[in-house]
Formats: sequence, structure tokens, C-alpha cells
Amino acid sequence: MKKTVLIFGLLILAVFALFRLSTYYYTRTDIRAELVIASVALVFFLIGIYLNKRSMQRKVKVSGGIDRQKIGELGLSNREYEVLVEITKGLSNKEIGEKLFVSESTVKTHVSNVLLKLQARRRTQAIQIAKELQII
Amino acid sequence: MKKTVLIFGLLILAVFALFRLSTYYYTRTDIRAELVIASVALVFFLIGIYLNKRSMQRKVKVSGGIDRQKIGELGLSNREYEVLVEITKGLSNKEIGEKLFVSESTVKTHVSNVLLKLQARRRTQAIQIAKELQII
DNA sequence: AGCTTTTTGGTACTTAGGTATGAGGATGGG
DNA sequence: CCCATCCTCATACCTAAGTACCAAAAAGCT
Repeated sequence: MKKTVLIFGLLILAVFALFRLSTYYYTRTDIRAELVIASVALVFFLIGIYLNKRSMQRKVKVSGGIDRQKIGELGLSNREYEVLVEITKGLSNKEIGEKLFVSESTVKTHVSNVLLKLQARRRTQAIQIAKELQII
Repeated sequence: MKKTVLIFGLLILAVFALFRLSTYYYTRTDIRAELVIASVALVFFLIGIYLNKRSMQRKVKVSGGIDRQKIGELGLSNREYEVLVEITKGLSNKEIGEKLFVSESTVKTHVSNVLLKLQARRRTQAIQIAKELQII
């Protein structure tokens, strides 16, 4: 957040400096006015692209981020969430057990709890719901 | 594609007109030069944002589009693909049957074929693979 | 018309997924 | 220390998913 403020402050300063500079060139020198206007136009064009790209990137990050708060609201425990993640990768209960070093029974228990908390009837539905809630 | 060319052509014309207009005001009238420069800056700033937004949207569309060609390469038939889509929505075989007005047996056959063609062992894995291949 | 692919559906069987219930060990807060 | 929560695992049971094999109607193509 501090970085954002800093960048924007510097940007505004630079814009102001450019503005002063252009009027200076316009009044005090004999450089052609078209050149001044054209360069100002170019610089602001680039600034527009830059700012827009920044805001777009932020949007992508937000939409691609996972909502950790919602995981808490749903009452999903650590282990349950881990199991959910493996489910979305398409693993079977057995494979999940091997990956997390627990028995298949344990995985089944976790899966059952996950389905309950996500209000899903099948693991495929859990995948869909988890995606909608942006917790994966 | 024609629309894009048209828009860009109009844009370039508008920019050129603006440029001529600004130099005209600058040389022939007594409007303050700062105003001219500032408005040119503003316009080009907005143009920068607009163009950037357009290109971004195109990117999003490309990344969000589904690869129909790949569906053909995989040998997935119409019905099989429809079933795959319903699988990714989290429906059971029975529900898919009701939605597509066929028996559960038929759905099972289609699912089996889909798994074979996607080289998946489970429907959850099929979801994952289909996503990677950008088929859904 | 003859051929291929698709779509449909069935039976029989195996495996995976999911539920219910209980229970013991680990952890952390009051 | 006690209680709640989490994690672990097991048994028993039922349902859904998936496989194998077959078969017939429908659609497309040459």
C-alpha cells in the first residue's frame, strides 16, 4: 500500500514537471510547437497504458486469489482443506491417503466432512462449489 | 476483423485531426497554450487506456475460449462432450440422464468413453484434464 | 444400398465413493 | 486439569461409479 502511494506521488510529480517543462519550451525557446505537443501526447499515452495495465494486473490477482477467509467461515479445518485440494486435482481417496501419509479411512472421514460443510452430495459437486466460492 | 480495422482507422484520423486542431489553436488564437497541451495530454491519456483495455479484453477472451478443435482431435463425439460438460457441473450419472433425457446406462457408456479418450481413471480426473486441455 | 459411426440401452460384475458410528491420541485454551 | 477440536483409524453398510460385452436403432457418408 505504501508502495502504491509512493508510485502515484512520483507519477503526479513527474506529470507536473513535464507540464512545466513543455510550457517552458513553448514560451522560451524556438522549438516547434508541434514537437512539444506530440511528445506530451506520447508521454500521456504511455502513462495511460501503464496505469491501466497496473489496475488490470491487480484485478487478475484478485480474481485469481483464494479466499482464505471464506475457508474459515465454512469451518473447514486444515486437513479437510488439504483433502479438498487433492480432490480437485482428480485423485482418488486412496491416492490422497498415500500423498498425505494417512489411511484411506481417514481420507474418507475428511471427504465426508468436506461434503457436509460445502453442502455437496458428490466430490465432483464439491469441486464446482469450491470453485464458485473461490477457495481453490 | 473488419470492425477492428475500421475502428483503428477512425482513431488515427481523429488523432490527426486533434493534432491539427491543437496546432491551429496554438498559432491562430490567443487561447492559453497550457490549456491546449493539457487537453491533448488528457485525450491521449484516455486513448492509451482505451486501447489497452481493448487488447486486454481480447487476451481474456482467448484464454477463456474453449478449444473446439482439440475436442475433435480427442475423438469426442457430440453426446460424449455434452456428458463431459455435465460431469464438470458436478452432476451424478442419474442426474445427467434426466437432464439429457436418456437412461443412466447410456450415460455410463458415454462417461466410460470420455474417460477412455481423456485417459482419465475417474470423473474428477477427467474434469482436471478437460480444464488443462481448455475443452471446458 | 451398403458401410461406419453414433446413440441408445441392457445385464452382470467390480471398484470407488460416501455414511454412520465409535474411539483413541494430540493439541490448545480456559 | 478438563473440555473442545482436530486428526487419526476401523468396521459395517449402502450407493454411485466404472468396466466388459452385447445389441439394435438412428444418422451420415459414399
